[in-house]
Amino acid sequence: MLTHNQFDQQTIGMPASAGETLFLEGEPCDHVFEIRKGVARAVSMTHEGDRQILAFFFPGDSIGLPLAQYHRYSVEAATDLVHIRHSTRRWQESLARTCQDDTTILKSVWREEKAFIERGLILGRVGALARLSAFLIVLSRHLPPVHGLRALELPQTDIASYLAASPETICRGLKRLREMQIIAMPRRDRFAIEHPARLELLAEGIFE
Amino acid sequence: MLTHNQFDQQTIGMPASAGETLFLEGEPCDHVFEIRKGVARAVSMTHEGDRQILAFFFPGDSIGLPLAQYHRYSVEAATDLVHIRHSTRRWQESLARTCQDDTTILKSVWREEKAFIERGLILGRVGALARLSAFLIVLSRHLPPVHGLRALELPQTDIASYLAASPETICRGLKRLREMQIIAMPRRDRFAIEHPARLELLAEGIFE
DNA sequence: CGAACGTTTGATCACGATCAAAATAGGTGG
DNA sequence: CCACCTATTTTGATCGTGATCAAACGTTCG
Repeated sequence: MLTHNQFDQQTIGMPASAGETLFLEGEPCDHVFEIRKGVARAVSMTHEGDRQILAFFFPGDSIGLPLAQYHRYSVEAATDLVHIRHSTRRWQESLARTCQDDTTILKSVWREEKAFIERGLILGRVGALARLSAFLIVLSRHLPPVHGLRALELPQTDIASYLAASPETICRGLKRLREMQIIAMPRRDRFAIEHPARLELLAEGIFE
Repeated sequence: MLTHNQFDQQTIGMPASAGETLFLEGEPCDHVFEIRKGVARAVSMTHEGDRQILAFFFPGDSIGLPLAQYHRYSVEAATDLVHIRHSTRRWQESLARTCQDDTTILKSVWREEKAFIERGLILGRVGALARLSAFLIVLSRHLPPVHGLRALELPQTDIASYLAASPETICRGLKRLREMQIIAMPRRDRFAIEHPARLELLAEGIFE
């Protein structure tokens, strides 16, 4: 939400275009990446080459926290984005300086952790429509509306990978939600939640 | 793995019996819980009363880290267990003291985070048998073998909740793995991985 | 011993993966 | 600006898997 914390140097945000890799699983954690604009995705590959999207990160989130020596997942730009790199050393100094009274840094740790928990919670739901609904609710909390519409810049293939569903299922699910008048999608990459209450119900697996 | 770190006071571990609650979602984070023996589970309830197990925690893991002001999930004993409570204040002091040179504390943060990521990774797999296989592999890394056997003290209902599957499916999956000679279960609550390589393949969704 | 819970097995059926193909959008160069 | 190419989305059809219901079996309690 807020991008103003003690990391906030007058650094110019670095741009990255969709698909670009910010860092790779296994690389040393020498930078913390703070998202300023756009969406990033954490991905993990199994040995067999299967790709899974573990989490999405939004403006204000910090990724690649030096909790271990090496990054445990890769991060790529899911959309065009702007980010800032902080050196790990500075991050740890901040941590030492502030963690006694101020909990800002710990919050950024929490935000990262929450992103992963959130996926588990969503994947735990039964029914593809319930998962998709839950995802849209989470998305809407991260993406501020412009003119009542929210940007849905993520390709449906990414959503599918995140939700452990096939792209076809995502497409059909969105169609269904439109037909039910629960969401509106005037353009492919814009959506609005018309009926939040019913969306919540669907996310709980209740069709009425 | 190691239970010896700077938290290691000469405290006597506190016992808790299966099903007991260590702390509840929403309570203030005034203690960090370190598991010494047994297995704990993090659970989350939706408003509708649906229960999901978000993660299991094993000896050496610390839970309830004060990353936010209030606990974001509840923790219960999944089996009988022994744990130690550390006051949050002490934990934060340790953090401040050690995080510049030593990374022990950050590792405990990482372990908690990893537990949640792990569930996402497992749930992302296609096929109930793949998820179950992946889960058993993870379990085997946490539970040391005694006489070649590992304790499977978790009720299958818990495994089902963790894997977002029905108890029947878990039961059938275990049966199938036994029939394939991939695992052995001489008793209901003991198992051994007879054929690790094939289990890995199954976890990848490969049936040969 | 009986009650309560967890596990096992069977049968049915809806959901979602998969394959295949058309339609739409996006991007590039002529 | 249009033609072309590629990637993404959409739609249709089939089929296997796993949820669900129901009931028997085993275990662990009081």
